[in-house]
Amino acid sequence: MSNTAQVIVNIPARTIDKPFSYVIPAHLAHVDVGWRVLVPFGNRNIEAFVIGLEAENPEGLKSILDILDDYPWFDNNMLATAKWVSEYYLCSLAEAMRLFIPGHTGIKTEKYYQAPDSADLEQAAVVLASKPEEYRTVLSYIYENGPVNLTHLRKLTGNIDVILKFFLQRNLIVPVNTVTKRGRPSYKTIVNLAVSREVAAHAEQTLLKTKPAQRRLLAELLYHQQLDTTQIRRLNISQNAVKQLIATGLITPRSVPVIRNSYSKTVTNYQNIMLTSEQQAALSLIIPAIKDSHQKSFLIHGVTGSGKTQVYIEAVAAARQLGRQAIILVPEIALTSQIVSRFRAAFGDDIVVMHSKLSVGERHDAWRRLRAGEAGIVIGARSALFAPVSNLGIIIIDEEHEFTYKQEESPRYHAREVALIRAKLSGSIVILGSATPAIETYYEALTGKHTLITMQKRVDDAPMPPVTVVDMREELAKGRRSVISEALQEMLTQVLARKEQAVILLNRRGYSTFVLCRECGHVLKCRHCDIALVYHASANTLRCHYCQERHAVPDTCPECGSRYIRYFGTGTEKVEEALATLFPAARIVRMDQDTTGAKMAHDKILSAFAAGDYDILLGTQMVAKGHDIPNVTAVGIISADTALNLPDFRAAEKTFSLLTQAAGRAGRGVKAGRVIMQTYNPEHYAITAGADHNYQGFYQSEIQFRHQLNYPPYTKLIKITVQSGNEAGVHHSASQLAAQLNQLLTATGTLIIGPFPASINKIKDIFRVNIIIKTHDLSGARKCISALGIANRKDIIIDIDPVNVL
DNA sequence: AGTCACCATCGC
DNA sequence: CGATGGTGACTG
Repeated sequence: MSNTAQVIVNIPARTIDKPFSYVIPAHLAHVDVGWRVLVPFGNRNIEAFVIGLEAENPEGLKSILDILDDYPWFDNNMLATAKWVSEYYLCSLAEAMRLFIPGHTGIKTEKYYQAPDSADLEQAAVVLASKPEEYRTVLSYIYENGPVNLTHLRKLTGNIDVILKFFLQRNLIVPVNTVTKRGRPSYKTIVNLAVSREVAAHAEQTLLKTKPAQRRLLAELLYHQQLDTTQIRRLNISQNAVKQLIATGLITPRSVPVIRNSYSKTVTNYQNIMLTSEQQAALSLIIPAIKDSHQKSFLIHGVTGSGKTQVYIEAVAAARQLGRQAIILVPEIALTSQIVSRFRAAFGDDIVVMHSKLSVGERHDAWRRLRAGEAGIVIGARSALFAPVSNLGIIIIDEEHEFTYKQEESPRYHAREVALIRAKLSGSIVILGSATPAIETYYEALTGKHTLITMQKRVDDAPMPPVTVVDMREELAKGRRSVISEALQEMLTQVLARKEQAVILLNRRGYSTFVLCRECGHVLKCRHCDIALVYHASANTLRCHYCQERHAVPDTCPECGSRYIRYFGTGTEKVEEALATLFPAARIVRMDQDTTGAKMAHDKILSAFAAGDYDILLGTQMVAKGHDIPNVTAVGIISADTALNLPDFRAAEKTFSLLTQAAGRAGRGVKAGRVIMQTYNPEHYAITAGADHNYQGFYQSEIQFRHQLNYPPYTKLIKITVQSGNEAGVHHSASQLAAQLNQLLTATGTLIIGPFPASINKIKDIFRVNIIIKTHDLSGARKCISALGIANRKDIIIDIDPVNVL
């Protein structure tokens, strides 16, 4: 009989990355691997996850205090997935297991203060005599109001921490720790008959003649079986009548959990849509694989408008018919409401939607619906990958090339990689979909890791919009200095005349991107970050886009005092102004981080634009994603090379994918579309291939470049960042670390690059220095890092498979 | 993470 | 001298 449990305490500190043993008390004998429990740890109570059982019972162990659910939270494949994440990404098992808990922790602990059992009032009076008045206030407040929490006490005085410590030391107050479970279901009371229908019917006829309200309730219950409190109130039956009828023993109350559902029901209208031959071909490969129950992955490379979503829906339907569950990942739920509504139209209440705006309680409800089998499909951002689905059949990752699938805090996992592992452990299939697959993914498809499915035709057979590349150097040579080229102006004039709509993309917000003194060449920089300040005309301030600090606009140069300060570079605000000057009658709406701060602002702008309230939608990359508006016939890209010159080996890939996405917004309806790309690098392959809608061409150039410089997919990368407020210290410990790595990592083909300062050397007063390890032997490099013990150093970040190396 | 013990330092 | 503050070890 096993009476000891090994648990992982839910504390994300690397220094406690090991199991702890606890006695399983007799009344919790059913506790097993995967259960969430409450354990005493140090002198507090902590949530923990059971990962093993043992029969032995060494002396001196503490006992598990309680269980947190009445079912195991983790099943075997969730546990194995967490284990894989912790080993691959070099994080603790607790950090990986937390991914499966909405809000990272399942309990909330709060400290209360109260009078001790035997409060020594005399001593209190003596002690208080020499102390300021606020001490007296705090103590009498605690004594009079019983257990009070810190937030309450803070309102009394500013100096609360010192005062509490003073009283605690003299034993005039004692702390009480409370544990509340987060995401508890809310309950409602329902009543049903407690006796047979015959007895109830008889009672209704005879007994209750003089009690009309109780009689009506009984009659309703004979008809409806059960009623909840709101339904009863609606029938104009009082609480008191219900209570009295319960007292007779004819009916009984029962408490049942309420599922909070922030989505109203949508009608299921799953239509049989005629599939294109490409869609049918894709499904003829995918559906048999779902039935096979072996891990298999597909890459659907489909141009925008080729109908990938319909393939996803059919594949999910096939999985559901087999009783298996589905996880659908989208890059960002706010930008992908269209795919969500398509799925909801097809599957109705079988869907649970996860997004960042859900409260922790709502997330738990969503999880409960999945566990209870009330829903079989979860759709959401990367965290939805950790949904508690026990019979997984399919994982879909839409727009798989998006960098939002990489978590930029520990554990720094990539949803694509974790999905492949979870699928392998559960015998599911994975579908990766994109118009511009990540270079690594496409390479893996060509080399057989994924089955490649290509969809080249748009559903309505519409052609891809023709793209004109405008060389801005020639514009300047012609003497035209505007940010809007002649060709773009002409296209917009035509679009406006035809009452059609245009989308303008510029991936930079603000008015001017830097401010320079023409006398001494000084560029205004943020005090806390090594970055130029951006001028925002709307608020007439200079802003740092990294620490959000606002600075007043100076009249004179802070360096030399000259009044010759000028604004350079172009952001969305300046383009908005230029457009308004060129087209005074046009209705223009700007969409960027500054105009979408409010909740749902993003959706509002897009739907107003879709409804025809505006002629031109202008904004940052968010205008390039996830919408499909038939009247948009023109797309203008102000500066196609914004990202191209960044010192990142993925700069070309980022550029190509953004251009392709933006271009894909034009001509989605019956009207033909046009695209104009303005650039200073018209001959760069990312631009030429983007203009030709030529993924293959781009891939060939890019893979060659990766091969020559030995970048992924030909090697694996690890990025090690050393950070600290002390500039000299960072450089010192980084070079020390690099020297150690050079000594240990001697495998051929392993290269240590750096240390070199991060491209933004300082952010929020923290200096960062990077070391990149390029290797064919990832697990060897990982072992070496573990051996050095740097994985749990606070000033070091280790990023396996980083998505940016800046 | 959060707690506590330990030691160095500070102010009267 | 005790009060304060920073560091490091430890949690079963």
